[in-house]
Amino acid sequence: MKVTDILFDIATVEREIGIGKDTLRVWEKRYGFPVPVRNEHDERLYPQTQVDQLRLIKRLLGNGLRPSKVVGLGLDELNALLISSPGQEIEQPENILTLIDLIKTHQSQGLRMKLNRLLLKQGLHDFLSKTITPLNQSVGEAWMRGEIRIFEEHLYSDQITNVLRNAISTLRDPAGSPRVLLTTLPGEEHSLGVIMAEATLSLEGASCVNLGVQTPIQEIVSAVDAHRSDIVVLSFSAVNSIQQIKTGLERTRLALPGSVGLWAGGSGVVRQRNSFEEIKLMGPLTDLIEAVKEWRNHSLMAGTA
Amino acid sequence: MKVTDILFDIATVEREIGIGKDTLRVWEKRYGFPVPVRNEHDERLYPQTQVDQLRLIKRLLGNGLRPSKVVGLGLDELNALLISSPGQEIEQPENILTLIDLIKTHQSQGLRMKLNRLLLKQGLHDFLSKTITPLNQSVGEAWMRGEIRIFEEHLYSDQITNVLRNAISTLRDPAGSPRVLLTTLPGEEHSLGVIMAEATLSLEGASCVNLGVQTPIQEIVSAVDAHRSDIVVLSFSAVNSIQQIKTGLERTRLALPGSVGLWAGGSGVVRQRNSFEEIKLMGPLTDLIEAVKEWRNHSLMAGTA
DNA sequence: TCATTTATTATGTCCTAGACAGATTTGACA
DNA sequence: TGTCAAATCTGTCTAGGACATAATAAATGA
Repeated sequence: MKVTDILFDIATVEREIGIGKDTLRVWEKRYGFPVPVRNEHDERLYPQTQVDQLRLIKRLLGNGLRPSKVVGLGLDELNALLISSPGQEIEQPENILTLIDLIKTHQSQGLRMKLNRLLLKQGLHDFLSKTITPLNQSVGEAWMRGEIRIFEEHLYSDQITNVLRNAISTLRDPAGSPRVLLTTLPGEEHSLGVIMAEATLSLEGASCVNLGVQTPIQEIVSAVDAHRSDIVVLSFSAVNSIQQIKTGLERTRLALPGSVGLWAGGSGVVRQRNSFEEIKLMGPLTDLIEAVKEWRNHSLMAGTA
Repeated sequence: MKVTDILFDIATVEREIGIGKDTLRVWEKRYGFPVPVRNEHDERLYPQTQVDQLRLIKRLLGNGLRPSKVVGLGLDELNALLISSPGQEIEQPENILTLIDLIKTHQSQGLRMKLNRLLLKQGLHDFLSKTITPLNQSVGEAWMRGEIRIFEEHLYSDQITNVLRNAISTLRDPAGSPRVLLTTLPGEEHSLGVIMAEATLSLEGASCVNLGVQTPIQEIVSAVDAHRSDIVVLSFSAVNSIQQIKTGLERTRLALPGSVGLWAGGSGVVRQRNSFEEIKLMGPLTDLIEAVKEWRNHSLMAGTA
């Protein structure tokens, strides 16, 4: 019997794990899991073990598995699935493996040094495409597999942010063009995608304004107006549902003036099947560079016309 | 009749405004507002106007007003309340007013230059206590009054973060003591408090690890273990309810080893009435310095004993 | 008259139970 | 084997009700 058999109320579980209250309740009815104890007032209290299971389940679902297959399983079975599930391991170059190792052993100091060294060696563009992008992917996969914990991911993200912010600050050009506004919609709290885009665009000579994460659509519109932005860039990680991303993009397009371009990138966007009228979906970061060139051509023609 | 009479579903309103679905529904029943239209399947669709009203209501509530007083009012009445509500204006020195003006006119470039200049002029410690802290407060109040928009706050927060990160990076000392781990709990997404604490502690010679925001308690425990941290510092803004902060702190204290110190700071903590066993509540940043000195005395005694 | 305790109201969040849309999978057919 | 329709799965919405806790009003005592 553990002394610290902490109990979590449903709101806390929703916040800590990221599974909605409605979903938690309906799982209980449908799959018979989780089965929280109840307090004197019949409110659900989830024991630590079940919360742990939910954490693993969340990951497996993000991995593509169906709830009916995983929502009742025990910790051991979940762990077994987790290590076996993600398709084939991609062969990573030495560099990436070293970085991953630094993350896993919590050598944040060493991690930053190594990153900075790579940045100077490869140049910003190659650093982003050949180091950061594959590193992100590897970290994401390792996280799925449970090899990297959330706090390690936080730390890693913090280090990259530091390095990139530093680089960007030397590139800043308020008179550059196009004028780009970068952020994420509410619900998307990953800022790495935004910063990587900012770095890429700054390198191309664009004038970037980074609003950070979770900007309500209404505010994006105001900011575009204030900064006379030509383009809005939104970043979506894989966390949000395809549906959420879709309606978010549509709503943003609708709210923005037609003259303002809307570009969307990030791993969440790659999964979108349908394309959108008047919204540019980006795969790799190099798409951004292409898009900027295209925009310049376009604006040049419009200017001379 | 507007062409863009956009309709928002209840989930979007919850995400964009930050008022829960349950609350929205119960307001509708109790106060007769908001009264969304319904789609073919009887689901609530909130018109733009009502969403705007909800945004203002949210602010007024954070300002201390009661729902029964504000939840039915029209846009004009809400706006009138907003400009009149916050208590007395504090006389701010020239410096702060200039900075506020830079924020309001979106001169992010100028803002950063001014901040950097002040940092060098005042030194990090005075910069934090005499510039950033009052600036934060002024921005918060101006936001309450509706004079500063969310995107302007994002931008401002981004600039300060840049300046402070830069300063911290020159201070970093992996061998310093105490070893401090900084972050926020899930639900708290404001990172400024964490960075300010990190700057203060780094200046005092502590070895800081910043996990960013929204780290689940379980992960904090793992991180403490991995980094052999002596102290965990949590930051709370005024956004979260007093109750949430309280249970969050209690739970964290319970999950951490007794030998690890738990310090809490930020404007959310100042409002806490009760104090906690074994949790240090911080008011101004200087409390941190005191706490570090105290910790060092204590650990010195323990070491020689 | 002011401070402290107690009762009352206000308010957010939880509960159950049911319904349905949209995504995914299965099955039939070419 | 590929395509389309039917069946199933699954998240999120609905309604109405209950209750704990915060905030306010009232009552008590110094």
